[in-house]
Amino acid sequence: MEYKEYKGYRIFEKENGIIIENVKDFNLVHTFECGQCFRWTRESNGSFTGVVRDKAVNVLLEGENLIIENATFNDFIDLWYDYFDLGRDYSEIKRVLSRKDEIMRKAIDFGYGIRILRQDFWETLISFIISANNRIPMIKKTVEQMSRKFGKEIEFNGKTYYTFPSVEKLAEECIESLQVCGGGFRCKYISETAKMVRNGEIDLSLLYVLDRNGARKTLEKLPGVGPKVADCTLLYSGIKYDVFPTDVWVKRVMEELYFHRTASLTEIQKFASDYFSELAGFAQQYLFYYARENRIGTN
DNA sequence: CCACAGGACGGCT
DNA sequence: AGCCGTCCTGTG
Repeated sequence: MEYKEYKGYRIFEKENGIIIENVKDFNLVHTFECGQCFRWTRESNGSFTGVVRDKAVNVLLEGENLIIENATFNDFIDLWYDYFDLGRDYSEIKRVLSRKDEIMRKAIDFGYGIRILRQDFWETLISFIISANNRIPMIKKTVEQMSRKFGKEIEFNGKTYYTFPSVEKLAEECIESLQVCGGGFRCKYISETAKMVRNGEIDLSLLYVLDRNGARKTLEKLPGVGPKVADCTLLYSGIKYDVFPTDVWVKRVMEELYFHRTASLTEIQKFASDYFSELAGFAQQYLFYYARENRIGTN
């Protein structure tokens, strides 16, 4: 059968989709339900449907074959290769982290198929501003409603989907108009952040130049962006991998399993930086998924 | 009806 | 610098 190649992957083009062979270290549930993204929904056959940039797609994993419906070989090069972080050797990351301790071994054993998605910066930023003091089902709902109201309509498999709204669109909307999406007190942050980004009041190119702490401080200039939101945005849009986003679950798992006592956020940050160093972001992801799914530290 | 779950922010020390 | 009350919404 005819196939094309890109960076070591064989890609088969089929009717309205592509198949990528030999995708290792990947599990759709682990990846889509580990708290890093909000726009993928699980279908009854185990596949996931979601909107990325201006495309709605369905993704299915059959063994090591990744099947993307509504994608072409060019889309793979432009988007999907980076989005699914397919250039990274997660086996090696897991090997290194597993050598650290028994806790990491357990967490990795539990979430072995997590890949950190390289998501759109703007969507990630706004999604995690919405995530502040909020729960995942509510975050999903708000992001969905904002897309429906302010995004562009797109079609896939006879259904209508909506792209995530642009900077300009969110900047021109009044707070009252944003409020109907269920963002609550976060809507004024969304509005002000959108205006600051639109007006170029923040130099986003700095994020790629500065180190972790510098990038974090830069993002924290935006309203609604504190340490946790900044770290999540940097990690899930693939800008920095040595951050360690510390929410209540990560705090709980660190206190319960590493510190065996209460620990401050700064203390946890320092530990993660020293102990996991450049792999902190990956360690955090395995720990978060392990802690939340198993409700570690809640009793 | 109330208690609770979630981070950022601003005022206080 | 660290502590704490407040912000909004849905669920048990």
